[in-house]
Amino acid sequence: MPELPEVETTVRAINRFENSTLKKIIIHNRNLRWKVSKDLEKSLKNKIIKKITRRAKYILIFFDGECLMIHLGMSGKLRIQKNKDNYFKKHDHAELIFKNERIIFNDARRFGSIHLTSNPIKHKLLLGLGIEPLSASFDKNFLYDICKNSNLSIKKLIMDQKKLVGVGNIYASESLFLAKILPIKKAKKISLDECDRLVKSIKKVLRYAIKMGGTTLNDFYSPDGNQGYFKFKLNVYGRDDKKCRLCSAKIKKMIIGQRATYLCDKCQN
DNA sequence: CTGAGATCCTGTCTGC
DNA sequence: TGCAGACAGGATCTCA
Repeated sequence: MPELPEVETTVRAINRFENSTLKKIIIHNRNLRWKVSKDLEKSLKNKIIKKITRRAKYILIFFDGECLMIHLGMSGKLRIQKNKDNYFKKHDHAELIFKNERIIFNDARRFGSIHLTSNPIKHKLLLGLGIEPLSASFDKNFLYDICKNSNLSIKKLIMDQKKLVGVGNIYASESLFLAKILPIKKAKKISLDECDRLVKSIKKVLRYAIKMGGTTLNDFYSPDGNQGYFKFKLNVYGRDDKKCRLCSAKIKKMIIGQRATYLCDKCQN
């Protein structure tokens, strides 16, 4: 679920809370991917949200001198709920409570995480992150540079968050299909021209997915309750044995690095 | 240094 | 219908 478009969709749905005062934060379960820090509740009580933004797949909620970092992991999501609607869902682990509404963090698999930091730029989880795919500096020359000495398959390379952030399993398959490149191709064999196509495809797929509100496969919902409609635009992901939308050949499924990978071996080479 | 594989956890789907 | 097993969007850690 949460790759860059889903995180971006989440951020856009909650950024109306900028300038709102967080009355309090309640943690119901501290056992997420990492233990949630004990002084989080105290530090953020009655503080005003200055800015809500995103770095890679991290949601950053800035207060004066503090920043709340949220990673959605595999199954995490936020939802906005009116305070008067006082219901609880299974796997609701944290609540950010405002005057009339609350933002709730729900994560069945608990691969997500919540951190408090004074400076996210220097946080160890953000320090080693790679380039933002939608930034202007992510271009064919940049991609070619990180490809030319790498023994990884091109699919593993574009999913490596230390090199390039935000691209997960779904958008990796989709971008490679659009760029007509086989996912198993060695990164070092990728030409400059292929890098050009791949950069353009990654940007196109991510932008389009953001426009559609992300991809809802099992249970991703935007905090405002909307589904992500990019699932109807998928060309290869989850479409094994179905017809390629371009050439009608059968879409294939293979495993690369223990992750399901989908491709059309007629269109991609 | 690089890269492969195991691992954290729960829910859902498939096949017997 | 029950149940075992496979599998799922991520990213870190260990080890070769």
